[in-house]
Amino acid sequence: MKTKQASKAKAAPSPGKEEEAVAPGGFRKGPWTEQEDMKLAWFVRLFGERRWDFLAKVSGLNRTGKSCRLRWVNYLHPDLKRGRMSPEEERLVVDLHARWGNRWSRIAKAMPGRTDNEIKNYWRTHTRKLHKDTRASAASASTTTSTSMSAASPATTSSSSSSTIDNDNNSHHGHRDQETAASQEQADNQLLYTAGIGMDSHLLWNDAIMDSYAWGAAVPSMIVPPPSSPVWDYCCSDSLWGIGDDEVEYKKMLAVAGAS
DNA sequence: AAGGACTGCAACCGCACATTT
DNA sequence: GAAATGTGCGGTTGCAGTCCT
Repeated sequence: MKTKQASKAKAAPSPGKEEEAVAPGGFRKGPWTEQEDMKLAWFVRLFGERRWDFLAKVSGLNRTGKSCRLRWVNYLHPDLKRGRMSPEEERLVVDLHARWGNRWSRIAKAMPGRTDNEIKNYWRTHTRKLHKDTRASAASASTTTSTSMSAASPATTSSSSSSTIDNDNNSHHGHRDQETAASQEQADNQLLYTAGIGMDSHLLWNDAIMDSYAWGAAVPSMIVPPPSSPVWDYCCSDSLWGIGDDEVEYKKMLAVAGAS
């Protein structure tokens, strides 16, 4: 159908219309700018994907750690695939959802390059479409009978969609039950490795980065993996890793961070 | 051409669990 | 062991782009 790649500009609003939504704590809210993305990417490379509050503070981004983490995980992470899901992926989502319910993070782990948010969004539209279709067909099938039938709630008229949607409730917070952890994890990992990708493969190069240079040292661009997000395209093409004046500023921040 | 409806996605929120102090 | 802090998750919302009338 229609591709929304162009709409990604939402993440980086044009300078003129960039609004300053500020949360009670003084933190910025709303869409991220390209500048913020670059800053965040830089500091994540520096400090790794942890201590998000600290990272948010040190980076000078007027964002919560939570917000930074979300932005990184859902948009900036270099391992992310972008674009529409392939039919295979769509099938996999359906399969895994049938198996695990709304455990989006778990499903995401089985689908390298896709985030829980992405899958969740996909599923939502998927079920919404399904809902609509079944409602439409139910309505057309019952036009000769009563209109009250077609007015019934979709959850009660659609067996397939209701089952999936009911799953939403059944699985509420199910990830916290630690379930049959060991065997399940094993099965999950099997899935991952048959896909040829380890669960935390992205950590490997991240650790490599952290090992390969000390705090405040220049970032060796040769160890930066091929990025997939727009900001990485930008970073590698020119400015971020040869950041010039900004680099001085960042080093200053690092010095402050190191001192504190 | 205009504007309302629809769609897809980024981002926020609240909660619970994990880890650190 | 308790409190504080950090992290991760699922649910939800709001907005921009596209489609349709």
